[in-house]
Amino acid sequence: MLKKERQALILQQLNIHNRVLSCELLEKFSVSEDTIRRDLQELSDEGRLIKVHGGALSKGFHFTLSSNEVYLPEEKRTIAQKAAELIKDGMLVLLSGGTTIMELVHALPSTINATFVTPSVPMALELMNNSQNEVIFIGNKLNRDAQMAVGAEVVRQLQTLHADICFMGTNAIDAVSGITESIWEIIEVKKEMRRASGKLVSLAISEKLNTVQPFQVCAPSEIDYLVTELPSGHPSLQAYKQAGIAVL
Amino acid sequence: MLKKERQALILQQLNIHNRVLSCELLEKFSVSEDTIRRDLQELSDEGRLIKVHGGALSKGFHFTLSSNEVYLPEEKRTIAQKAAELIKDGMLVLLSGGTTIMELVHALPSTINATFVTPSVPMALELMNNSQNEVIFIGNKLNRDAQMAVGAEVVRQLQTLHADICFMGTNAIDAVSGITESIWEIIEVKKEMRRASGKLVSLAISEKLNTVQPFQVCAPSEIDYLVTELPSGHPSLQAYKQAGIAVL
DNA sequence: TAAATTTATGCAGGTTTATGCGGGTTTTTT
DNA sequence: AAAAAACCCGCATAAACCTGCATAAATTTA
Repeated sequence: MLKKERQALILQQLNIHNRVLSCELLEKFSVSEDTIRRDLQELSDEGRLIKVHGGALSKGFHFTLSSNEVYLPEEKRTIAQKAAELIKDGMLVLLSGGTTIMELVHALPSTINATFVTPSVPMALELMNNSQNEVIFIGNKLNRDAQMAVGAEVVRQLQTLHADICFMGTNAIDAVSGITESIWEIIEVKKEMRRASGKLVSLAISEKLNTVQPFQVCAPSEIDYLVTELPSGHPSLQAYKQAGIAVL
Repeated sequence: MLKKERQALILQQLNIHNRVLSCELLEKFSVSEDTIRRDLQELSDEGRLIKVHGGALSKGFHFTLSSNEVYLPEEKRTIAQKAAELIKDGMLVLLSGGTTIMELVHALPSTINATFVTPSVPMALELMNNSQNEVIFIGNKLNRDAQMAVGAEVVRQLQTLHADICFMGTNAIDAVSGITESIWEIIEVKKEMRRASGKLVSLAISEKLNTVQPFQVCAPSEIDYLVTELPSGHPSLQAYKQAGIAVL
């Protein structure tokens, strides 16, 4: 087992369970206690998780552990401003969840007059309270991790929808594998969101570029725009342009 | 269970109920009394809560929404505590919107294990973030005034639902006209909520008693419980008892 | 290809942390 | 005032931690 491979699996576990125990991991991977500790230490230094005595917690726990702060807010704001230009009056706009999309909502010009559809609870609340636009919430069972509705009923409602554009917060994007995710329930919804929309815009901070999670949401050919905080000429975006994606 | 994880959960509990009891926590987490005490001591040293004999109190008040400016919070809390006793483990509970119902969510014992269904956005967010229970949001077009979903799709989804009990925040209640409302869109939804539930509980502060609005949600005979901040023997509740409503 | 360097891992040892328990004190309730 | 509950202090222990060093594998350099 390679080190990187092991670390990727640790992060995946963390995505699913929000916590890992050192003693579980060393058994699972059949390595020494020290190796696991060093892995967690490295990932912690990279800011990918929160190391605690006995294991590690996902960044999500950070919300309750310390004050509410968005990870890399500056970058996300840059992304939001670029993406907001794609929204025109009269559009039917589909929004996923995530802090990047939340920044997009904040960056909306107050003059815009569109209809927004979302399965994300915080997004719906924000749109309702801080804009004059019509808001439609697609609801069903709520997933606590993603703070959004999931399940068959959501998919069913999306099936009757024909949005102009869909903005999708992206956990992992790659020029070959496209947009990928780790939680099956979320995939189901995101796949249908893509199908229901004329255009798909992927919002991702650059550190999510060239990363892959277990399940595919959509192929690169299905992505219309990619928005990152980097200038569109940046070399690490080259591969995406060649895959036919418009890079903002 | 990791120490930090436990502490994060304690803070989460505090966000919901504004207080925690040591004896509840030690049972919930299956640790010794001392461990809980040390947790509370540490969190208190960090200034995250206020430690008191027997447990702890939340420090600041809540930031998620405008519950700081609740009208008559004391009365509503009294109502909430009485109403919370009607919720039992395993129930499917339907909740309307409104600040009184929000207080009910805060008054939920942390041990409760039920499924909550609601068309109210703030309610869904609160339940998701500050309880461990399953939450189902009934979504569609959102009404800005009531902060909840309205329209045919909501009614359709409610039609397939069979809840045990429905808690309804009440704007106007009268022993003859029953529960009444002024916004047509809300009536549609509330009527269907009543139909979808085995029992209906009306939560109302006493100043809403004997008031009538233009449209009827349900007749007095359809109300099972009325919960106000008044003691159940109070004379102004007499008329409701005679209408066959159980008064708490 | 062989040698040198780097990287990943494991181990020995000594230290720190988390937790529970005994026993006694303070606070609250009846 | 008695009883119950919650508190505090110190101690014991197991688990997790760290530092430094050794070794093996992988990578680079000669």
